[in-house]
Amino acid sequence: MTASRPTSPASPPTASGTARRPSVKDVARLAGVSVGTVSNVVNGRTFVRAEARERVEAAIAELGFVRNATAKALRTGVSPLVGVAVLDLANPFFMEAATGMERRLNQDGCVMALSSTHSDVEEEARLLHALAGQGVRGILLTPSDTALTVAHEVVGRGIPVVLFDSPATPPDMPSISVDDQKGAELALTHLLGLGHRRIAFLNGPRRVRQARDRLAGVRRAVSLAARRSAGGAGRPASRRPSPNDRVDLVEIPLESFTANAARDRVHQLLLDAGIHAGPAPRPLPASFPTAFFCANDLIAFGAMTALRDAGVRVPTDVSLVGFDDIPMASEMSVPLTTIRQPMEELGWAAAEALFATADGAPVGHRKFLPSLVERASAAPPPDRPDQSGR
Amino acid sequence: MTASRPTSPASPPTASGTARRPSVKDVARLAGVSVGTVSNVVNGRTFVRAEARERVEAAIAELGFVRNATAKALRTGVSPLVGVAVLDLANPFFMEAATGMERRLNQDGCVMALSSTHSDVEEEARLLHALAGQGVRGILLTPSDTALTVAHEVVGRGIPVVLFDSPATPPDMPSISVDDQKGAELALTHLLGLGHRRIAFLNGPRRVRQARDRLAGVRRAVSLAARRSAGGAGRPASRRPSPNDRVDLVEIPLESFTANAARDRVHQLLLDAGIHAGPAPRPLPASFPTAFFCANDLIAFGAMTALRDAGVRVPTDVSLVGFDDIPMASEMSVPLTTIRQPMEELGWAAAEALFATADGAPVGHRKFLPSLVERASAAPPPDRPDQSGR
DNA sequence: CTGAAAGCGCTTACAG
DNA sequence: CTGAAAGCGCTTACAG
Repeated sequence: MTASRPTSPASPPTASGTARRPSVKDVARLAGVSVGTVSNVVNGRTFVRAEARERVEAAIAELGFVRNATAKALRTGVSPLVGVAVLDLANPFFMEAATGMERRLNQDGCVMALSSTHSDVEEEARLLHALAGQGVRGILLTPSDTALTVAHEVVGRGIPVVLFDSPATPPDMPSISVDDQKGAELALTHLLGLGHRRIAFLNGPRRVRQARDRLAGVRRAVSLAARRSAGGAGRPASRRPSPNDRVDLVEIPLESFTANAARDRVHQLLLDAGIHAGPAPRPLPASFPTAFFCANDLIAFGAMTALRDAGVRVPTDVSLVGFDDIPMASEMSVPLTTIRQPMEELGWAAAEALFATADGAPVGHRKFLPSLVERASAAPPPDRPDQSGR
Repeated sequence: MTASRPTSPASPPTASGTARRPSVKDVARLAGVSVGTVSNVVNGRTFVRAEARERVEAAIAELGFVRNATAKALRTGVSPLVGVAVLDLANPFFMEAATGMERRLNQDGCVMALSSTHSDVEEEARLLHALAGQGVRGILLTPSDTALTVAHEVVGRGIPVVLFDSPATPPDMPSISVDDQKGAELALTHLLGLGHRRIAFLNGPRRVRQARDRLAGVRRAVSLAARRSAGGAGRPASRRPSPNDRVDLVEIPLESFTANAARDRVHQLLLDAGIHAGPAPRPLPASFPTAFFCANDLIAFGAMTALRDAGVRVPTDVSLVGFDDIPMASEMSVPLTTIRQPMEELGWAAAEALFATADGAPVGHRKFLPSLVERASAAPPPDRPDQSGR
């Protein structure tokens, strides 16, 4: 009365003609052991007798058995799936980061389910719910929503969420970010060190946090430089203020972090300075900035284009510094000096934080330091005022 | 003797302090119905009595019940997870395509698990095995391996695979590709129509299929044009061969489809033609190509950079046509005329093919037609030979 | 060291 | 129209 190979009335539909995938039961039968032993072998339990293990391994090989991850997930309550929700799949920054996340996730046998929120709060909510319904082991999220409402809800359901590219420090979610202020400070200090004193900051829109933080960094570098020169090695009181010490900084916020916005704006700037398009080099007025710090590489790209359209040489006439170090930065017509965000490392760290939190580590908030990468687009300023008299 | 709320000896570990996620059982109890009825409501079965349905819905709302997708997958044998394996996450082409895939997948309630093979056959194999072990509903694969060995194995296991950006036509896998030959033909026909007769084809390495196909298309357009002019409206036999009809085509294969490779090569070409770097426009020798067709947009970008570095104007002195229409194409210093691959549509179609195949539709191989998008980088050729005598 | 059994959370014929 | 029960493929105390 043993129901060997029972035809279950509730057996799930199988693709017609496709052989059913072998299960532990099949392996157990072939190896002449119980399913528990098969499971123990599959999970590398050391106490299995060598002889039994061998028979099981042979059976596994013969049947081509592969453990059903879904069943394992249901039984153990942990899924290998990790959801990753970024703002935009087409953005190099996120894709570099995703590469890092994937590497770390794979190391722990997890699989990355990458999707995009398109910077939309509604879409973010839908995606978060869908992922939670999937029973993912965790979610790596670049939030569009500063309120983090749905994210908190998900965490409340027991699914860890780590905030990526966000400086938020909620008590229940680790976060990974880079110090935008320090990055901007680095860029400006570099330009100042090169001798630039008339600098324009081509920023993104103020409503985005990165733009605000980078502006703060720019200002900080300028005031730091002023203080340093005021309190220099000589006798501070007697030191006559040199024209070289006064920094002329202007912020120019664009409507978006794009090449087009930057190109149009710089084109206009050039027109205002009396420089019209044309490839022949012509002298820039002394009042024109000798350097542009750009809030990201795309902006730098647009600026470079506009400058070159007008016959302005980079870096001979004007220096340029970007932010991000996307792959294109080194491929621009003049390789871009920029502030590097360690994108892959950031991604790796986010995945790391997920595992750590799941293991009960306290919720941490890591802030990475960006670094300067010097290429060809920034050089000492031209000696414009003296250029005719020399 | 009813074992109400049994403390299973084998209950899975739950995160400490976290409330267990409500299950159908909890909902059933609260609503005073059986779990089967809960399931029927959740699945929108129409035969459920209105009164029962309402009670169930109320209970679902009260408990915040979300169906466990893992259990559903185990029971029904179908997972909502669809694996997507592309060559490179940082490549705009794949990311645009992924956007299309995601949209179509989401429409059927599937979630995309995107990863990269880094164009490596070994990695592809590992990834395919991992995805299969996950019990994915299907896989969208851009193959690095022309043998398709692991892919066939996966299909043999009952997991449908669709080939993306591959013209292969195996009997067991649908494929989606774009007609590279036609695309190249389109580009060349455009250039020819504009009046260009001295054209350089900046190709990628011949070992990649796309490069070979695009070369074939370029050649086809040229021979078609020759035939057409030979057999024109007039008396073919009496027609004197006009210098305008002879097409001077040269293929220049690069080592990679990158901007850097293109820039270096074009820089060298310019040097060979006696043109040295410098922003001042100078006459190009008559032998210099009046147009470059580039095997992808990145190559066009590099070529544009090198040309502009030498003071060569685009399109006044030299025309440029690209291939792909990546987002950057329209942001270049002179917006690029290019051959558009319908990237999102391709991705959508791949997902579509997966569902169709799973529904038993015959394995199809769709080939998309690329299209010309005219922007600013291509114009009629300059009248170089006459330019001094005019 | 190993087998038998329970149970993860669902869905689905089947009986009523 | 609904309930009771089986079973998807695993893992894991428990008994031996």
